[in-house]
Amino acid sequence: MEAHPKEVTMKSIKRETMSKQVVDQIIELLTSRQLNPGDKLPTEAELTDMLFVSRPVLREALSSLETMGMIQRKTREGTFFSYRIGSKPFSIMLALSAGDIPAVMEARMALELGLVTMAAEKITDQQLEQLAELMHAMSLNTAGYEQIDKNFHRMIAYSANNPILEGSIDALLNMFDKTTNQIAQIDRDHLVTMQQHQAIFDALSKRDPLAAHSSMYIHLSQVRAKLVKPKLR
Amino acid sequence: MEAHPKEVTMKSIKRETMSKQVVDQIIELLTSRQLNPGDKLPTEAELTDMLFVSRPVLREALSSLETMGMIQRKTREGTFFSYRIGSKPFSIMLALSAGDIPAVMEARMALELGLVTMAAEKITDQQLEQLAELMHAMSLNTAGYEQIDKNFHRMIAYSANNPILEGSIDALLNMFDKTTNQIAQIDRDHLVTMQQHQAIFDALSKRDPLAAHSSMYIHLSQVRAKLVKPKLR
DNA sequence: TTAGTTCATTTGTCTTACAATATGATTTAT
DNA sequence: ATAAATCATATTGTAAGACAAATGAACTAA
Repeated sequence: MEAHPKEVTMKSIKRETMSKQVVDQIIELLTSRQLNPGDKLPTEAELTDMLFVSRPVLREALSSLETMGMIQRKTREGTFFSYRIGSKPFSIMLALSAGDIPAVMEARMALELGLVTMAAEKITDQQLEQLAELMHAMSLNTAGYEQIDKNFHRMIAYSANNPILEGSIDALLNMFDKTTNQIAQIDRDHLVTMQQHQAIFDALSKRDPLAAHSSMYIHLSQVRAKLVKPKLR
Repeated sequence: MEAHPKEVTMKSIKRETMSKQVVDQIIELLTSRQLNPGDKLPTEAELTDMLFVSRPVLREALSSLETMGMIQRKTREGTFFSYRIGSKPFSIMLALSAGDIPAVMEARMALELGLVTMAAEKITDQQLEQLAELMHAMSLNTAGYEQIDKNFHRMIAYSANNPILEGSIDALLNMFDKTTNQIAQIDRDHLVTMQQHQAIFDALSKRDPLAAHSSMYIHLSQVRAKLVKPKLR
């Protein structure tokens, strides 16, 4: 008989709520390719029968999925999987970082650096023209300067043509708007900004991913430095 | 009296559901800084009184926020804002792209290229050591090669130290696992992979963001080429 | 003082009922 | 025959009430 019993490590058992289990089962319809984006889901009545849960529990799950942009529910028509997620869900999630400006800035920076690299591979002539127009509008120093600047960045991000990251970048750019509006006007040197934009544009025109990245890195590093200087190691 | 009335453009009016309005009001607590991550929200009973909605509507909103990782609800304790969002919500959202392997690959690529750039600015000596250990483990060609490869990438992404993007990258790496497991074994040339990892590691050691980016770009371009070659412009 | 039991608090689930919305079908008026 | 109005229907949206489950606090007994 041992004086001390063997030490035993046991994992705690956590049962997920019914609502979360319903979410998982509906998502499984997508991952298993039983249903695809755009497809109609069974009605609420059918789903409660199929899944053996009450309607409020099912509605909690469906509301979750709708808030996350995964589905759209229409009275009398039914419930459909979305084609893509917009920016709203990411805006909601970004609210958790509302007090952390450096993190928001660096998240935006990381995302834009990656997207500009991909954009250099696949930007179209039409998109290049649109960028040129935006740059021209900025050179006129019109009233909507900040908005045009934002659209310049947004245009590049969209040129990467990645549906998965579009919602994120939109939410980050929008949040950046709100954040910088609360701080003193940052970009006072339009000339430098436009020169940096030009360098980015030139690299994109050459379809050079590395040059595009380094031009954007220089530009966003300057934006960051004026906004906030994170503590480097 | 004009023969043709003036053309009038009017926007359609859409009233949001009560549940979504509740979500927005709770989020506003964060963006207005009335509450912060970790803080306790009022109880369900209090919220129904404050917001003049029924409990099921409130629960739909709270379920949404919990599935999105924004809050955590505990029986008897109450409801708290999270400190950060894990990978689960992003895994759910990624299910919409389950059929689009190129998009998943390029989303991962864009995210990793941005994060490795930031990581070069701020990686710690300890993190570098951990990377070295992972590389050593990979050189032994052990049974968990793929998992170690994944952890190498994950370690770099974490080194960027950005709470906002951590959940995304985790979900993408995990999804990448699942996707590639369904395809023939891709990485047959461990030697090349390890050399590319070494180049990335060297650039990170020098804390050179541009070199880190270009090394990672070369590496991930190869991974992508073996997985799928997206149609370039 | 400690261990076991009971109670209270808050979230979790269900049933029932009615409301609201949007669309197609039917009826009525021209 | 056609257009407009009305009605019916399908599905989602909201609410009230009741009970269950989980867990920490308070109380009681040893």
